[in-house]
Amino acid sequence: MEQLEKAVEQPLLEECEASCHGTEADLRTIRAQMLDEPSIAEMAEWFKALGDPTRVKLIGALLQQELCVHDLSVLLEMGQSAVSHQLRYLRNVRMVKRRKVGKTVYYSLDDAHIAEIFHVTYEHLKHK
Amino acid sequence: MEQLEKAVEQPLLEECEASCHGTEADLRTIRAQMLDEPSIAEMAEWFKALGDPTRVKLIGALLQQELCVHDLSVLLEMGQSAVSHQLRYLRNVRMVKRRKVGKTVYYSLDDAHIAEIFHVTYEHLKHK
DNA sequence: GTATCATATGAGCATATATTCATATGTTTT
DNA sequence: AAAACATATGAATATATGCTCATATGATAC
Repeated sequence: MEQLEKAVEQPLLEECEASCHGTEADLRTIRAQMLDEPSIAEMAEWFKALGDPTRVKLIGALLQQELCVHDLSVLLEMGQSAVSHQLRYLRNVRMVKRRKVGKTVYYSLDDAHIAEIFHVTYEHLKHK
Repeated sequence: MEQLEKAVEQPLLEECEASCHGTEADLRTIRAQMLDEPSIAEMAEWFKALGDPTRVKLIGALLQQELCVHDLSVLLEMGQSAVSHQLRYLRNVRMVKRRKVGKTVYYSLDDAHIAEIFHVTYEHLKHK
């Protein structure tokens, strides 16, 4: 019990020879190749944005073409407010951009890579 | 006010000519090409699994090589329990699998596509 | 057997999320 | 000007999430 619940306060890697694994020597190497914190945060934020059914639907629809809030609301069968909130979310992470024409606002994808990531993932899930 | 807050109860697409957009006619077409609910749920679940810094770190480490819980705990500088919980999460969505050797359990990626998705996304975020 | 180690798990808690409701903002029409 | 429309936003609420703590399980060593 107790063991490494406080891993944080250890010298880290220095006294790890006493542990369970067969990789003692090169935890340091692995660590050196790990992503830095900012990159990790960005990755997570990006995936999280796609990690919700409503947002997946929005992206999926916009993958086809630019659409206004109202149409998205109809397509998703959701209230205008909910759709608007999620569009703001997607806008904040720069997955989506908007274009105003009179009183209506058209949304479209703001990133070429989304399609790629989306498709790779979809194909993956299909062949599994 | 009130407008389409109840989009759900509409005939949908039938009486949409009265709305804001310029795409009235083919909302039906767009809808036809949208992903079905199960696929959407799977996509979201998949992305959600990657949508957390801790899990991104775990995947990132396992991308390099198989590792036991203890080593992951040291690498991430997190308690063993937290790591174990997240590993279970990743196992539930089949991103990760385990191999027992005595009392230690080695985790590794359970999916070839993860690396691809991970790298595409990372490259994307870097060049932005 | 007992002790120790590596991992897993359930409960509890604090925070984050997604949606709804009511209302605000900004635009067009009359 | 007022009315109607399209979208945005803040507050409230219900649910989900991630971590910690304590403890359980399962394996090895003594």
